[in-house]
Amino acid sequence: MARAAAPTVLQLVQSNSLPALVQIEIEQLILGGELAVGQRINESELASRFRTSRGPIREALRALEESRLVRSEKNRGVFVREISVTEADEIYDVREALDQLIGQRVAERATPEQIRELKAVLAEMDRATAKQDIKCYHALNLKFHDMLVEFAGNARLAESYRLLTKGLLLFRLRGLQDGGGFAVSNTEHKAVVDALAARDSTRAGRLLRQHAIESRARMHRAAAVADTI
Amino acid sequence: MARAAAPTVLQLVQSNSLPALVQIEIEQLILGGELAVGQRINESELASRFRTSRGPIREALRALEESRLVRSEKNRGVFVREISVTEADEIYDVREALDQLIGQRVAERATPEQIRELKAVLAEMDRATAKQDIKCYHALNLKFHDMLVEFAGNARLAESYRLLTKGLLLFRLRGLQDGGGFAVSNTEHKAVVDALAARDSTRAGRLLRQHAIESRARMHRAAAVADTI
DNA sequence: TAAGTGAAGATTGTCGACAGTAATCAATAA
DNA sequence: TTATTGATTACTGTCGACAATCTTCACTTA
Repeated sequence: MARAAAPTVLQLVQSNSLPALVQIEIEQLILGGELAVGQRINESELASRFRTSRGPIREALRALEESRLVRSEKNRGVFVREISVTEADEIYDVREALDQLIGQRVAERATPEQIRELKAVLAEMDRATAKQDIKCYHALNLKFHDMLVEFAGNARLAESYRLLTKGLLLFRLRGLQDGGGFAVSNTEHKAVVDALAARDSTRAGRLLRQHAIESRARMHRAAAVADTI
Repeated sequence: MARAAAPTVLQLVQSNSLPALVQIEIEQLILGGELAVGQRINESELASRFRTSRGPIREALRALEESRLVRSEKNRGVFVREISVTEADEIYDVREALDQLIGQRVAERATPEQIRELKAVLAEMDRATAKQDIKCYHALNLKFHDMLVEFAGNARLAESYRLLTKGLLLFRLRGLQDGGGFAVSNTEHKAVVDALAARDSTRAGRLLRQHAIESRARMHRAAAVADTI
C-alpha cells in the first residue's frame, strides 16, 4: 500500500485530542447527510451524543468553520453550510487549475504500483457502472480523485484540493452531482490514466483539467434539471 | 475604492464573536513576529492578555490550527508552525498554478479603475525601492498580490490563495524572503500589469506564473545563503 | 561525575454553571 | 382575523474550577 497509511483508532485517540476526534465525527455527520445542508447544529445535542461537554464541541465547530463546512451566526448558532451554484462554479474554477497540476505531478512521480492501483479502481468503477450502482460509483469516483491527489506527492496541494472538494460535496449532497452521465466520466478517467502510464505529464494535466471542466458542465446540467422540477 | 470594504471595528464586534476576534489578534501576533516561529503559545497568558477566559482562546487556536498557522500536540500545547524549505516548495508549486489562474481572471474581469489602483501601488513600490526601504516594499508587495487575487473576482480562489501565502509568510518571517532582488521583482510586476491593461489573459497568466517561479528561485537563493551563515 | 528517581510546579483538557440573547407562542387589542 | 406585545423557553457565550499530564529540578545512588 503506497498511499499514506490510514491511522488506527488507537493512534487517533493518542495523538489527536477530543476536539479533533469530534471534528472528524461531525464532518462525517455532515458529509453523510445526517446533518442536512442549512440545518442548525445544536451544541448540547452533539455534546450528549458524544458524551462530552460543550467545550470540545465548540472547538470542533470552530475548526469546521475555518474549513468552511459550517458557518456561524453570533448568538444564533452554527449552520451546515449551503453551497450555491455560483460558489460551486468558483470552486470548479480553482479545481480545474489544481487538477491540471495534479495530472502533471502524478505523471512525473507516480510509481508503477500506484498506476496499477488506479487502474484497479477504474475496473471497479466499470463494474459499478454495469450494475448501475450510482452510490458505489460515486464513492469510487471520490476515491479515485483522492488517490490522484495523494500520488501527486505534494501535501499542501492535497490539503488545498481536499478543502475545495469538500465544499463541492456539500453541493453534491443535494443529489445534483455527476448529472447522470457516469459512464462518460469513467471514459475520461481512463484517458487520464493512459496518459499517466505513458508518463506524458502535459497530456495528463490537460486531460485531468478537461475532466474537471466536463464535471462542471455535468453539474450545471443537473442543476438546470433540478431547477425545472 | 473598488475593493471589498474593510469592516469597521463595530461591525467586527457585532457580527463576529469573541473567539473570531481573538483569532485575528493572535494571527497578527504570529505574522507580526511577536510570537516566534516554533514557540509554544501559552493559553493562560493570552487569556489574561485579552481579558477573557481560556475558552475563547482555545477556540481561536483550533481555527488557527485548521488554517495551519499553528500545530497542536496533545497535552503539550500549541506551537507556532515552522515551515521548512521543502514545504515552502510545495506551497510554491500550488501557488504557481493559482497565480496563473489569477492573472487570467484579472485580465478578463478587472475594471479600468482597478488597473489604475494596481499601477499606483507599483509606483509606490518604485519609490520604496529608490529609498531602499525593504520593509515598505515588502508590505506593498503583499498588498499588490492581495489586490490581484481580490480583483480576480473569485472568493474561493482568494481564500485558497491567502491560506497558502499565509504559510509562506511564516517562512518569510525568518528573513529569507525576496532574496534581496526586489528591484527585479517590480520589473516583473510591471510586465504583469501591462498584460492586464492590454486584456491579454493568456500572457497575464503566464507572466504571473513566471513571477511566482522567480519568487521561488529567489527564496531558494536566500535560503542557500542563510544556510552557509 | 553521571544517571536515575521523585516531588513540586506549571500547563493543558474537560466540565458544569450562569448570564445574555434569540425564538416561540399565547394573550390582547385594533 | 390579524398584528402586536409580553412572558416563557431554549440555546449560545463565557467563565471559573478541578483533574490529568507534562516539565523541571533537586536529590539520591552507583
